Amino acid sequence: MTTHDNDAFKPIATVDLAIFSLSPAGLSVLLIRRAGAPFAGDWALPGGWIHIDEDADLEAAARRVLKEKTGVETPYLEQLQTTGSAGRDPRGWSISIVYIALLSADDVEERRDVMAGDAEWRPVEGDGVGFPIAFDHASLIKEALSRIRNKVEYSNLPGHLLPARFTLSELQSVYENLLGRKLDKSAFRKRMAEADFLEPVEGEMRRASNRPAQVFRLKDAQSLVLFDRRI
Amino acid sequence: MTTHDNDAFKPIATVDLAIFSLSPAGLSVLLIRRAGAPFAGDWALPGGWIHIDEDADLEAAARRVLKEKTGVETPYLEQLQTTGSAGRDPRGWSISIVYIALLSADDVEERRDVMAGDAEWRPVEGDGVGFPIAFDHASLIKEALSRIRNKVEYSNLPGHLLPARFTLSELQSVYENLLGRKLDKSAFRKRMAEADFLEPVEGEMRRASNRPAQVFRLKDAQSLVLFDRRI
DNA sequence: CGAATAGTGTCTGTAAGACAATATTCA
DNA sequence: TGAATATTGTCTTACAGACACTATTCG
Repeated sequence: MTTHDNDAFKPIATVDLAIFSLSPAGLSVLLIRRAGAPFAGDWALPGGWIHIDEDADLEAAARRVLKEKTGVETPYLEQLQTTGSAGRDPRGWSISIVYIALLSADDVEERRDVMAGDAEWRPVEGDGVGFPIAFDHASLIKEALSRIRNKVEYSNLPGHLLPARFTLSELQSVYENLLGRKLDKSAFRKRMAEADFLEPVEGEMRRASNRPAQVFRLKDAQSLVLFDRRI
Repeated sequence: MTTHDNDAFKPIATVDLAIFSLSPAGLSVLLIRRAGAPFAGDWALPGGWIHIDEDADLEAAARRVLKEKTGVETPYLEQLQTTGSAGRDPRGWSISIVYIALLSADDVEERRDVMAGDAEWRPVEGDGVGFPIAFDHASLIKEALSRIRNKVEYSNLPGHLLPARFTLSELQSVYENLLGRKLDKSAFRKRMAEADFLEPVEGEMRRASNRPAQVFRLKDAQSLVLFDRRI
């Protein structure tokens, strides 16, 4: 064995989460105010050390952090990327495995009281949140947004941000919000139909001063469905 | 600080590489025969500990491993995913950051004598190599192949496996080989033209008992170009 | 009825895919 | 000239995008 087998030569390893939800202001990301050094008082992505005595694997570690901060147990969860370098954490050579989580509007609403006191939703503005962030987390947020916006083009990702039940018009609004452009109603509905990830909630309609709208739900609330073509 | 700041609680962290090239038998992956425990004598992906005193960041670590095993310094290199769990390495909770590297046929040819003695190219068969592999590396190879085959559908990835200079027919053959289906010549050329990642080598033609073919090269030998649509 | 939104239908230009024709070399 | 492959062109059909029409409710 080399000297690198010695613990003193191991890098630090953390799991960090970019947790998104829809707020009235649009897409928002969950940030934590750091209590201790380094970057005390600054905002950062929620995350934590890997607990080798407790976490079975990386995804379990991510789920643990998510549960601690939001109370949510079954979100959409996806590994984004891993960064690691000598300089990104003043405490030493550090690795961060970054996950993206999408919370449904229901999750956000129901767990509002469970959410950690040091956590707050911050609306996304362009490539980030518009103010300085601890560590290299600003670039991690930027990467997460890039991945999300790219996937909106060819997946049912926006369906994971809505409440469990929604209408096609509401779904189209989220697509338009995330894409930053208007979509054709007819083409949109055709695409959703052929992607086959929605099922109508029989008999349930959204009523207003107009024709009632069919209510839908995701066939699978955890998995991402990819389209054959761009939307 | 928590107890997890202690080195004894840190997971092991390695960088592993799925290095691919084209051999006469088709796509091949570079494997290393393991000298020591665990899995002594078995084949595994090339990889190694992160050297916190030597590697500036994760990609530098990947490039170091690549250089040690193949002599190649400027390949196509892309982070694939990170796996980590309590059980994947008998020595303890371990993380593997996996990179995909594509070597051009020129690289393979020129560095044949530089290549590490314990390394061998193994042709890909289906989802793997057809024999047992150390650790969870078989599933890592499977994931790498899945990523590669998916990207062939909408990128210039195959261009990174050919020698530096090639004809359109040769490029089409590689696409067909990786996709496992025949492509229309006319449509293929249109797609390559609009993707705009090739430049003709002026005056250089591939000659045989037929009409000579224009020789091309990649405009950028390191970067991946994504298409608007599937090929 | 009028307003508002849900949901479906039609029309047209573009382009993908199949196929064919032409070009250029060597033997 | 014939064989072989490179390169370009044509034609048809499918479908995406734009737009319009119908449906259903409330006030």
